[in-house]
Amino acid sequence: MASSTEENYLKALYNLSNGQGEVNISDLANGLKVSMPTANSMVKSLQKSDWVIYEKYKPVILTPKGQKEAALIVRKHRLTEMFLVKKMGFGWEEVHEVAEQIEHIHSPKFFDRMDEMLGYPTIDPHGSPIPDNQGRMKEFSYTPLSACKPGQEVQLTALTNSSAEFLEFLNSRKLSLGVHLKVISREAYDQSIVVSYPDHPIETLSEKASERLLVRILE
Amino acid sequence: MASSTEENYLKALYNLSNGQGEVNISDLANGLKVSMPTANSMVKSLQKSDWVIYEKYKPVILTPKGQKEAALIVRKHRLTEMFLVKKMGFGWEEVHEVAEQIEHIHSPKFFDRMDEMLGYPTIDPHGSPIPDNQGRMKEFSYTPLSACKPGQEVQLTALTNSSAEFLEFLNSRKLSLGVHLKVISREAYDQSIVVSYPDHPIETLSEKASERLLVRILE
DNA sequence: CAAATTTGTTAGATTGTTCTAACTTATTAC
DNA sequence: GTAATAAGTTAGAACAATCTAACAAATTTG
Repeated sequence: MASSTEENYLKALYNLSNGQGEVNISDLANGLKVSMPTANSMVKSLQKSDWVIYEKYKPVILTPKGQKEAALIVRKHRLTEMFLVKKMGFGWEEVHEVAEQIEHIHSPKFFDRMDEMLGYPTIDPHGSPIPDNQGRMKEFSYTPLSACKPGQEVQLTALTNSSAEFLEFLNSRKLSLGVHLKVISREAYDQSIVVSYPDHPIETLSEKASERLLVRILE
Repeated sequence: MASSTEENYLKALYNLSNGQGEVNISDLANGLKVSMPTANSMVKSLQKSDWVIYEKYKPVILTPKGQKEAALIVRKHRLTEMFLVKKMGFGWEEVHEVAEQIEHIHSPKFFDRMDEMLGYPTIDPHGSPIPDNQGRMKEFSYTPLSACKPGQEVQLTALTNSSAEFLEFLNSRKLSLGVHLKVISREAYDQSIVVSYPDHPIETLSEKASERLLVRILE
């Protein structure tokens, strides 16, 4: 069984995996806020337990076993976030830290009951998909708001970044998942986007913000 | 801030404290399933952080700071047990292990919300008192069923032992907190006690079991 | 392509938590 | 009240997870 530390490494590798599923030691070290030698030695030990494939000077790759393990930790994290928001009255900007701790709890029943009480959700409070209990996850292909054209009507569906600061920014603009937005215009000089939505006839969103808002385009 | 390991030592010291509030190293080691040298060295380090008073060859004593810290961990444990039983459909025999893990979560809001959702309970699913958020705990003085006399009517109120095996034994006899029992007789030769309660006109309980059942005597 | 930069590795130390073996102090029993 | 037993301590080692300093490989850049 993986220690909490090992679980954190697996999760980081899972989240940092690109198309090839490869992760650099420096990105891993960075993501976990540890030194490169620390990441390096941990990767060697993960390899011994068959969680990753690793060769000197090559990027790290999760094995199928490692991928599944990581997905199940992500599952526990996202179920927990949903539970905290839907059942315990937390704001979506408050759940990350607690979920980082609760994801390491070993109790299938605890998470199965959350799942059941939530009606088997497929996304977390930030729109990220929740892997199923086999570690499989549906990939969604959403469009960043930054890529939308004036005149388009879209629905806010997910976020690419869920930092507390960004979530509080969205709160202050009354932007939550599900909101219908109409793209009014886009400023050519700074790529900011002007949108309109219920109770907010005109709202300007910076390029930085609009890149992080994922939308589904309506007819 | 205490590590999870330190929190476990504080909790063990709290639970093992007798009237004098003193705990032997060997009892501590035993309770935590570690060797005596391990317990010894940990106690020395707890002393450095002012959680305990300790002198060579003397029993360990929690400082007021240590007592409060320990009580707050016990609070988190017992609130969690109550939450799992009342809100998440766990049986009272299933909650201990999970609560042992969740008690180390650092999130005042998480436990405050449990408390609120439960209506500020004062006892856990096994009848043990829940310390308040200042670490204060009401002491109840219940009578063990083993000390009751034939003819007495009592109400099952708490347990001195909450092992899964004992709880499953109680489940099999349909004995739960709140049940009204009438003491029918007591066998002189083995101190077993015969009781009667709804749907169980005659049930014999061994001395071992009846010592662990705490009751409130009804008029 | 050679120099500069970035990335990755090794060596060695540190901290926390644990152990066993050997020894000492305290307690119990005759 | 000494001898046997129990309880407690010290010393020394091990493992996990971390660090810094120094060095090596790979990549980027002029």
